[in-house]
Amino acid sequence: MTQISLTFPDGNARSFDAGVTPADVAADISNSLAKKAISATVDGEHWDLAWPIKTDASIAIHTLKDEAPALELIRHDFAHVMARAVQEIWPDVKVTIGPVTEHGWFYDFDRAEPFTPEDLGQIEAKMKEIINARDPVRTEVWDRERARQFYMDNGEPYKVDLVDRIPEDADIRMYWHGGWQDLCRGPHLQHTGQLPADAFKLMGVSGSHWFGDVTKNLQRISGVGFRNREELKAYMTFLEEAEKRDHRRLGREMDLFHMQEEAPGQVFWHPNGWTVYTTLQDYMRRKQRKGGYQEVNTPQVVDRKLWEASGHWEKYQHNMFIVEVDESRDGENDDATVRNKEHTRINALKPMNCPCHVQVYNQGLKSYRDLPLRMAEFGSCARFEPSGALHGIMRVRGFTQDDAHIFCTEDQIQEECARFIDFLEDVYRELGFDDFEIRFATRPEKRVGTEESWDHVEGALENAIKAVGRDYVLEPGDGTFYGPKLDFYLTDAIGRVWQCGTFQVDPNLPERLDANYIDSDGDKKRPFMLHRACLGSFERFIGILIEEHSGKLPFWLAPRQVVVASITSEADDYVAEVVDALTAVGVRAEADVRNEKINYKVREHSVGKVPVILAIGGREVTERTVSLRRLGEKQTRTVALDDVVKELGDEALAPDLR
RNA sequence: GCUGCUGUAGCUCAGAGGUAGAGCACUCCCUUGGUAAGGGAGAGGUCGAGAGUUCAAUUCUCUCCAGCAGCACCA
Repeated sequence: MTQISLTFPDGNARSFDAGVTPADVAADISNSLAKKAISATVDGEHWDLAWPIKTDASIAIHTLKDEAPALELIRHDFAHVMARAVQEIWPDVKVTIGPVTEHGWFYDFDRAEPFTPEDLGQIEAKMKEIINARDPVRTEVWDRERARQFYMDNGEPYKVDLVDRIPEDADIRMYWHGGWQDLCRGPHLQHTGQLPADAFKLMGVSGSHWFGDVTKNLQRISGVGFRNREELKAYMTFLEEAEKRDHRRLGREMDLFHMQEEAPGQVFWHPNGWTVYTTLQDYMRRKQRKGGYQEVNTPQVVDRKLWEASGHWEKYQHNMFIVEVDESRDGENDDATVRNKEHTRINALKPMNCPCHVQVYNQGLKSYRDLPLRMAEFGSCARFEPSGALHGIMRVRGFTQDDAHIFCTEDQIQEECARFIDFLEDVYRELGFDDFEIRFATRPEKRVGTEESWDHVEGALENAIKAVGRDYVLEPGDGTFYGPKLDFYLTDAIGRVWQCGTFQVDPNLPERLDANYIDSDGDKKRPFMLHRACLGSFERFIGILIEEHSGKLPFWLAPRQVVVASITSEADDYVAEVVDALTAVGVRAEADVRNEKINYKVREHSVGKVPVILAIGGREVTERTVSLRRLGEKQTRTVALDDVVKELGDEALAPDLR
């Protein structure tokens, strides 16, 4: 028998017969390890305890203590056990796929009747039965045709499709526990009893589609699963906390904005929310000015001709708000819904700013000396987003981008890209986001332009990201048909990621809209256009900002910064004086001289997320001080009026002005 | 847009085939109280919209609208 050498994490190596399994190795080390073992990592690959090892390798045996592999395995097998439970209860249900997710798993089923909440309870109970049965898991590698035939015979069309989707060189691994079978590459636990029956919960049913095919509706049951009950409990607590941070809830509680049926996907900003919005906008305007951008403003209602010329009409007309105007209308008696076709002009609310910016660029001749030309707009756009896509103020139909387009030469792209990443990093940091993800989307299959040009432009972006020393995720084939892009992602309260910033290279639109410049050699040339947004849209970014801070916005952004609260009515005059002094240095301060106890006022303004409460009673009046209390802190501080005005005045400055 | 669920007072929710309730918030009165809810009284609803079944619909059925979760989409 051939011997192989296995190296353990501590560096020691031992020799075993070739074909030894990690289960054998664990048993060889100790009885208790053999019992506790759940999987192994062999040469960096997550390995089933039952799979043979045939060559020299490094090995680490995992138990439940090893969080990452343990959770991976548990969730994976929960998915299988759930699918089995479903098929045992409803044998006519077709199974599809059931991957592991961030906190659990889901499994998609094809079943004519909808699953109900009561069904979920029944499934959970059945899952516990299966776990208690401690059915051993068995896997076999099968020949592709045999597996295909097997699923044909068993009436599992989705599995047949899956077999066909498995790459040529990959093994087809069949998996059983009890009498139940699935197709799965593994690895797996050794028996169903290794699953913690008290550490999972089915979270709900939703719809899904088979590999993006909208004609095939499936039902997705998702669950969360952990190593033990405590971890599950901690997760449920996290969910409750996250719900309190939801921007839709805080938007109401803090009186920031509302939305209503008559304007789905559009925001009614209240005074508090609009203060946040305009404060952020003022900040961005200063940053952009310093960054070498010129600000412009362009029309909302634009004739379809421009969208046809830009190419957007063809591709996106169904997602545009169309405004038809009968220009022959002349009298007050005309019914606005009746149109004289001949004289009707079809416009679209602008869904994006770029074509308009090219119109501004195209006014007058441009020289190579004008490039790079950075044109910014807080551009209000409208897109008829599918109803199911709307989500609070994060995904809306009316929004304002902090948009800009940089007209430049191909050679300037890298420098402009690096500049932009610096700009964005600086802004995100000042707004409290050190943590964001960059995704680099490269040339798709269907594209325009030469390979040399793609090589050059992709290279420019890649060099620019590398220059700032940040990690990025490569998304091959996800670029637009005309150029590669970088997208910048932030995370909301429950971990959903949202695209905020973006940077796209576009040689196409200048071509379509005939933008050009006179080069140093006197020839007319075509500029590149770089589309970029830093926050993305004010709506989405403010949504993220609210969730990130749980509503406790940094002082300079907080809509209500200071409440000056009287303790007795004798303090009222002095309260007014304090409010005036703070207002004079740019602090948003308000008086609360209502006939209420200080406890009541402190509670109310704390709930309202006001960062600073200044309480004023008889003592403060005589001493000309204030009693300062910060949100989230229990202790108070007595500060002289002049000092508090200075302190809060400084704090009210935006980070770029300090 | 698709699948499923939801829609009752400003908010969170209860309710039943015979035209509505609680807590908080709101208004007024009493209370001038020292850092997260003092006490009392009052006002407030076309039960998302429309149609149907019924003697009778907020309740049952259908259609539409909006919201929620996921999918699909996201220039």
